[in-house]
Amino acid sequence: MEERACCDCDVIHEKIVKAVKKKVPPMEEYLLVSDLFKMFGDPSRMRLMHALSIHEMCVCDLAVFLGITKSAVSHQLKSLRLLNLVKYRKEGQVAFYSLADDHVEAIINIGFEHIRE
Amino acid sequence: MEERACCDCDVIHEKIVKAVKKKVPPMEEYLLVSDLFKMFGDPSRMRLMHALSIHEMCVCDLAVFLGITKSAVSHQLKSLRLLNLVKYRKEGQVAFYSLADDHVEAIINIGFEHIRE
DNA sequence: CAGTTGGTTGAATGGTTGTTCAACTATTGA
DNA sequence: TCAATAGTTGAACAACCATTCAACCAACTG
Repeated sequence: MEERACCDCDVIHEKIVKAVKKKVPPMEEYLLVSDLFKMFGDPSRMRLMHALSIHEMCVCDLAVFLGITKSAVSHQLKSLRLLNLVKYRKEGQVAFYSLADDHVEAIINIGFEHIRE
Repeated sequence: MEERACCDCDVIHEKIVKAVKKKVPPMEEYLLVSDLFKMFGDPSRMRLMHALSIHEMCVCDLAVFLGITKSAVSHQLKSLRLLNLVKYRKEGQVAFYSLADDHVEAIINIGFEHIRE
């Protein structure tokens, strides 16, 4: 009973646990990666990003396309912008959003591949 | 003002919206894909799956490794099982979990690649 | 300048979700 | 057969989150 940590059971296979612990990156990286995938874990955002992979679009167009308010779209775009998943160019008062890089489309594609077996 | 749908604005670029709508898969697929990515959108589940990509582990080991209760691990494993992301073999009363297929590791890797630029 | 429109922001809210606790099942060993 | 242990399950709860509403900013138009 060398280790108890903060859970209700002992380690059964201590060697495996220690080996895995040694091979694994620090917690912060998991936080970053899970924050990244969180963006893909919402149907609206998925549709939004997939739409942008087809053509750049403005907030109003996205709102109509998604069937939600401009405000909701803007909130989502802000989250996506903070994680560098989308970028935009401004033309007058219209903001044309598009995907930030090819990584985003790659993640979308691997997701669709998986569910289509 | 041909289209109003359920939002607070008109379509500015009707052609683009229509073209995108035509190219896009049905809603159900987005629900499936976002449910898939939702599994990768939590730090504990990410660590869990990453650990399983290194070595098969039982529920107790995972609980100690993650620093949460067996119960929490079991709940997470159930979700992952329902989406065919993990599988397990039983040896006596011990259940050894592992990743269901290479797709899971591929998704994890593309995530880490992205955050490491 | 005044009015209109595209977009953003913050507060509020209803729904989702990760975790724990307690109770339960099933398998092993004495 | 009884006790111990690995794992599962459901209820409960706190934290989180996607959306809306209302108010605001910014840029074009008349």
